[in-house]
Amino acid sequence: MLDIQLLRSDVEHVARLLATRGYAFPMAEFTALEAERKILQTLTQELQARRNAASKQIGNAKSRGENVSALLEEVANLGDELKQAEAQLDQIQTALQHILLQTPNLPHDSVPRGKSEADNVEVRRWGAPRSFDFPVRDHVTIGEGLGLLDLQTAAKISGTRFSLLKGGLALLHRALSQFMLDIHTRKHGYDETYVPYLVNAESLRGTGQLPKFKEDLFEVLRKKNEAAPHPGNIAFELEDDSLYLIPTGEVPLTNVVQDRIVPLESLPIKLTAHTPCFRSEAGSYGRDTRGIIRQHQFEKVELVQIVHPHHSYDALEALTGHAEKILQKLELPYRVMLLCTGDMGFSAAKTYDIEVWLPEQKAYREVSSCSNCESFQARRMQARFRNEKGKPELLHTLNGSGLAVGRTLVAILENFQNADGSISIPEVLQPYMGGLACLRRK
RNA sequence: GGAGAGAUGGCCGAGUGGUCGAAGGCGCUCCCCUGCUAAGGGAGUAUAGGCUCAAAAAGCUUAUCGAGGGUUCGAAUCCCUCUCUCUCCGCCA
Repeated sequence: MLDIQLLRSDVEHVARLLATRGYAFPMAEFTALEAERKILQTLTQELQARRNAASKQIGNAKSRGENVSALLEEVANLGDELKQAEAQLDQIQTALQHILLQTPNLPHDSVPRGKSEADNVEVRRWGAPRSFDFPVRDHVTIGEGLGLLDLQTAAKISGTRFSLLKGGLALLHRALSQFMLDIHTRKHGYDETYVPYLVNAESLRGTGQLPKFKEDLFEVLRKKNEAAPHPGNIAFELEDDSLYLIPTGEVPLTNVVQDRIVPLESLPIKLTAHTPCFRSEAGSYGRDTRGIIRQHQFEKVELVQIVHPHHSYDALEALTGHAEKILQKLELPYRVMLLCTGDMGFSAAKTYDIEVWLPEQKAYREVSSCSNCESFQARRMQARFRNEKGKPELLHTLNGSGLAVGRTLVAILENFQNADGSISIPEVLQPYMGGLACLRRK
């Protein structure tokens, strides 16, 4: 969420910046609501002040044993007037809040302007794609050839975009997540965390998935006593009772500071977790339909840093490096892309994507996305720290995949394939696989 | 799932309708005193907003005692709903 003060003081500037991300900020609506808000809030507060003063007087008079009926008459109409003003103000505030919740983060100065993926900027490349002296197969052909990948059965059990891994491939999948977790906890200083996979709407609002991206989430309805209607905001009622499967470990990890003021000494907070991720992939029909690149359920080792605002951009570089380290150790060629304004996610101020080389596609494909959200999520979550002056101040939050397990698995299958259809196991993973150096058909 | 108890500021804890944003204590900050230490004395110490203001400073003001609603001129205090925590019983990996 953006700082409303910033919008009040310079809407045009904010709107211009947002336009670079392809977001049309409803400036006219906002300005009109703001003007109304100002009038109504002043009025409401005036009425409240009058009521408070009168009540105080009545209290005083009563304690002196005086007759208060005259005073009571004076404030007789105040109540209705106040109630009306409060209701109107509440409506305006809700409308303003709605706009704010829908508005994406502002891009950092160093983010290139651009409309789409095509305008992203390559920052660096690591490793040279290997050349093959035999026809390169894709991960599906390889996995099925090994008899270790069974998408048909997964489809029967659940539907499309689910996968079933068997034997050595399932082991490789597990080895990968263990390996990643070990590196991040032992070498990069992250605290391993076990988190809930079902979260409430409040947490999703905090990290920015709600209210705007509800379509992408799997919602788990809780059967509650429907008979008991609960008063209050009907619009949020359903949302608040549901739980949602996490679309990324970022949600529970970042929300650990939700609604908290952490001491300065506890910073930076660096957390990692291995979690499943669930995405409905609404609107991605026809994209990556083959194989396990784009699934409703996949696993990820997530990195989250919660830091002092002064250090968040250094932290972004470090965090990106932590994710890269995994690919380096796995000897997988990759490149790092700086996303342009038009391609960034909702909450991010700056994002690096890490893309791994897939020889069959002859393309680099995303395995990690590392973002600095600055105070955008912190403001939504009310996540603060006590600064050098002892005053509460919003934290900065960062997150990145370190890495997406399924896609890394795909990269290993394709990059480490041999002419006979077998797969060599990257050296660093062998200890995690009982010393196994090669996956071949039984 | 059943029964009961509870939720107040950074922490502990008082407060059952009226100058209560909230006693007292701890902690923290500043000052004084004591040669240092210890002890003591004094002052201060919530958050988020709004308005005035070019801005800062300052002033005025509103809201917040788990959340939301209600009663009332007035609610931390009374009523309703919900959430969470704790204890006991049941069930369970």
